Amino acid sequence: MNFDPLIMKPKLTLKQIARELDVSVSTVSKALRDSPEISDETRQKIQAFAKLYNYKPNNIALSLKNRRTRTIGLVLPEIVHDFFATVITGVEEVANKRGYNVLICLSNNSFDREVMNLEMLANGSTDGFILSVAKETQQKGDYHHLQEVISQGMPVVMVDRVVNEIICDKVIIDDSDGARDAVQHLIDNGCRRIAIITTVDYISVGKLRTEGYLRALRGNDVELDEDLILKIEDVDNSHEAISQFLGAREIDGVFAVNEQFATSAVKALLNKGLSVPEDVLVFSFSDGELSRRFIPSLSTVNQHGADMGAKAAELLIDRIEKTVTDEEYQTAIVKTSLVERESTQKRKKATV
Amino acid sequence: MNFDPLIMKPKLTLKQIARELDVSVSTVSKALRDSPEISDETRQKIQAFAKLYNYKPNNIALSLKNRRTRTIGLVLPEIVHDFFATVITGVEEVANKRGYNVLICLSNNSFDREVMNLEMLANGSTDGFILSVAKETQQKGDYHHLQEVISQGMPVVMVDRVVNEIICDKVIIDDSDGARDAVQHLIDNGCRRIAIITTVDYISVGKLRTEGYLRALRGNDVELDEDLILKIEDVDNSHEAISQFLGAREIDGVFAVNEQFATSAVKALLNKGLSVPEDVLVFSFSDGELSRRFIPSLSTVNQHGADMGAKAAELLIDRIEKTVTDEEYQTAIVKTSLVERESTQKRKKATV
DNA sequence: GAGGGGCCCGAAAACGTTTTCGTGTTGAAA
DNA sequence: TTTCAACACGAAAACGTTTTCGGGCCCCTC
Repeated sequence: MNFDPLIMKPKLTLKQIARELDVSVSTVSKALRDSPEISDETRQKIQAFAKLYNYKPNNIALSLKNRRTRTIGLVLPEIVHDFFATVITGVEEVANKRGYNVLICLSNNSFDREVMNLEMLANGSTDGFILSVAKETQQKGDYHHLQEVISQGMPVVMVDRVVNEIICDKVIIDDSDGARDAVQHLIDNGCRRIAIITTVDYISVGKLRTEGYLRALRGNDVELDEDLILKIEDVDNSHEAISQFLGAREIDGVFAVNEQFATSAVKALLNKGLSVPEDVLVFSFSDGELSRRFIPSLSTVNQHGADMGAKAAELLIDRIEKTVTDEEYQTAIVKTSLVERESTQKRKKATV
Repeated sequence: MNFDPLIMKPKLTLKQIARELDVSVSTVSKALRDSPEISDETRQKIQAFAKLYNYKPNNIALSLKNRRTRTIGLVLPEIVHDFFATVITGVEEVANKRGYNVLICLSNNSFDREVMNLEMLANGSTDGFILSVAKETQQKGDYHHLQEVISQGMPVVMVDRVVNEIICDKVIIDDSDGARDAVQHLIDNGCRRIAIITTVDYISVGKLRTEGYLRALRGNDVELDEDLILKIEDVDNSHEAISQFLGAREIDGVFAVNEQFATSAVKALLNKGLSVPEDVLVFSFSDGELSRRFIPSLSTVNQHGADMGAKAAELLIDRIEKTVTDEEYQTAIVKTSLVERESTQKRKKATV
């Protein structure tokens, strides 16, 4: 309609206020911060002017001067994934509460992207960051970029997908215990031939969850059948693998390390003519909307992603704001909890 | 283990390099930028030193000097929602490709949070931002905060949930057309009594989708029954409302404006003893993982969130980098597409 | 041998803040 | 009247860059 909005007022600086009111820049700055050095009269005049024209200090200049940005970085492998989305929510919440911004970068599970992300975040844009390492990085085992930024004094907190070789604050869940509890629940409900659908071992959390599965079996004297373990390499094409795997095996329970695997499993079982939970019980990891809304709704191990994000942000900001640096790094463990839903509640007839 | 990492090297500045190499700061700066003013010998010496100690220019100082941050903001109402997650992916991708960072803020659908977010983003931290307005803001109809930042010369692009009263670049989908096509598909497959589960009218996209529904009915001379329209106010407790609504009505098709409503609808129909798609066809809006993995998988209107995000980022960065400002604002419309799945494919018997 | 270019480099300003320090004016005490 | 504190404000430095400008030095040309 009209090119120039009615009132076009470019952003105001201290210098402009000073010139306009015929005082010095320092006077303006002090007046706005209620310094006792400035007389009431001058202070009120300046504050009124600033309010009228909606003065807001330039954040970049403040960052440069104070050598802190009040911004934290968050590097995630992916985002179209309820778990990481909830982590973001948690981080964002406490960051905002404590006066920090959140700069989010996506590595897309690529090592190179992750390296780029770290470089961007470490060049002064942030005071520290939270990282969940990319799959490719875990596979590669190359952590120079991490060591690099840490040695520059940048606080780092790892969340969920952590790497043990790096010393820093970490927030993880009891993956192994959570998996054990889930499998225990299956055993308690009569399952004896329990399949596990997990990831390859270089994914730290996948490996731990597999361990939990094994511990549960051992703890209940349920015989381990290696043939009931499926380790998925290519997540994108996992459905066929799962379908084939389950189609050829006689089982009465399934433990899947994420919602995607779990839903694929249910579908495969249905195709085989079996019902969940009448014939086979299914337990999943990662409690997301998918599990809640699926039919039958899925029992899951809730990772409390928001709590993890919140805890990570607390740790990071504490570390940033601590003047003393001699505190030991800690690894916070966020407890998982089981959410029982239809997929593990045996009944005679489907009532849905 | 050890408090101080093996090599603790704090971040390097031009000044330190200059002092170390006994040259001036300007010389260092020019040498690193390959200025012809600097002799080969000096240049190589400085570059070698910089590389050795891994010098990286301080981004904040650059931002202050250049008065541009190469960072764009992204304000979203929520994130645990596949659609917005894909938008982020799209924005992030083109932003990174064009050398920009992305600062993400969540309004949590709260007006006050949104106002705070805009203030933070507009105080110099970003060169412009992309916004999807909060539900509460749309309800309230108060857009002063938006007008404010725009009048300060900050480029703004709205995406999906836009407000017509504000003049700026926008990226939307053909909500109305998408809905019409979906309903048309239901009609083509024999549905005559089609229920719509939508949101209250102050949600812009909900209103438009309702319009599309009405247009489809009119275009096919299907009688409109106002009693088949359900407008959800409280999304969090929508399941009961939907269940009650569908339980009391005789229908052969359902059009839901999002995945959550759609899955609730399917569940309600199952409880009523009806099958999808044998007895009732269901079409949903917003193609996410939920629709793909649901049983039956849901036919949806794909919003192409990543494309929308990408387009928004392109528009924004173009606007930021344009020296001339006399270009008209444009509204990009990203085409939706229908994804046909099991929930609308009639068959005699469930084969799943 | 004087003037004039190149060649290299340094000083300084600028971006927008905050803060330390100095300084001029006032009023009251000596 | 002199002295000194309190008061109110300004100048300048600093954060880490980039860039403009000026200047010293060497060598070449008349």
